[in-house]
Amino acid sequence: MITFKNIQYNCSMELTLDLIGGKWKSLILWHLGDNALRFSELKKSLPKITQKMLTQQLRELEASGLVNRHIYTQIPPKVEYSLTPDGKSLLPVLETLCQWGLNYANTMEPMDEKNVK
Amino acid sequence: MITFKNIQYNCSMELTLDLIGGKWKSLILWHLGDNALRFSELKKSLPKITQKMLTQQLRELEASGLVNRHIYTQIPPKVEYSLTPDGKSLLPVLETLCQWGLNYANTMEPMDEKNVK
DNA sequence: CAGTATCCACTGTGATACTG
DNA sequence: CAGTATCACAGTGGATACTG
Repeated sequence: MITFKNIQYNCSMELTLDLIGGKWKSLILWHLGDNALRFSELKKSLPKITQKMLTQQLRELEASGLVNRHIYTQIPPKVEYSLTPDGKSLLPVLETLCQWGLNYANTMEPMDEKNVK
Repeated sequence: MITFKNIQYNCSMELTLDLIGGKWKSLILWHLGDNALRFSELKKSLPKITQKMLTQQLRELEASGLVNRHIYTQIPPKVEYSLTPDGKSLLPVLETLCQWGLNYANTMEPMDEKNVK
């Protein structure tokens, strides 16, 4: 049993899922990777997310200390998002996860050479 | 771009999330670990899941080939769930993920010795 | 450009009751 | 014991309009 921010978790997996679970968070972290991206660039790399969801998820990741938000005070506005050290520490795991999925898909439904990018 | 089961994914992370994303799947896989568990045992280890959700998620994991369902034909019924080799191949990644969450929580909110289990 | 606000529709999740 | 069926609700998603 673990307590974090006054929430009780039965195992650390639950805690982890609260941080990076859900439909978008890990995807956002993954796409940020080592670069800083503007809101619009991030939006473009996640074609199916809505503006509302992207904003909301970024705020939550920021609150968890996994993402930095850097505002350039200019007109038109420019905001860049990047991973904090804590966020970056997650990249290797996400990489492995990604690789696992790719492997899995290939085992189940081997792709022709020509379809592989 | 990846195509799997006629669904198009922009990156393999999306594919992975379709397989093990959502509120319960990775938690179920994690709790199964190396053992075979009966439905009721699994339910007990995931106190907050409803029977409906557990059944539903297990069916989906089974369809993905990550979980085996073994039925003992007897009365009262006994059904055991276990990880397939593909499912087991995910365990090391889940372990790392778990560890990451634990580490994160400890950095943010160091626990007293006495509270650590 | 990078948001916020509002309204509405849809789906996932949950509570409860029932069954072979 | 291991489910299925039904109903209700919250979170998510989409469209649109507006703003510093």
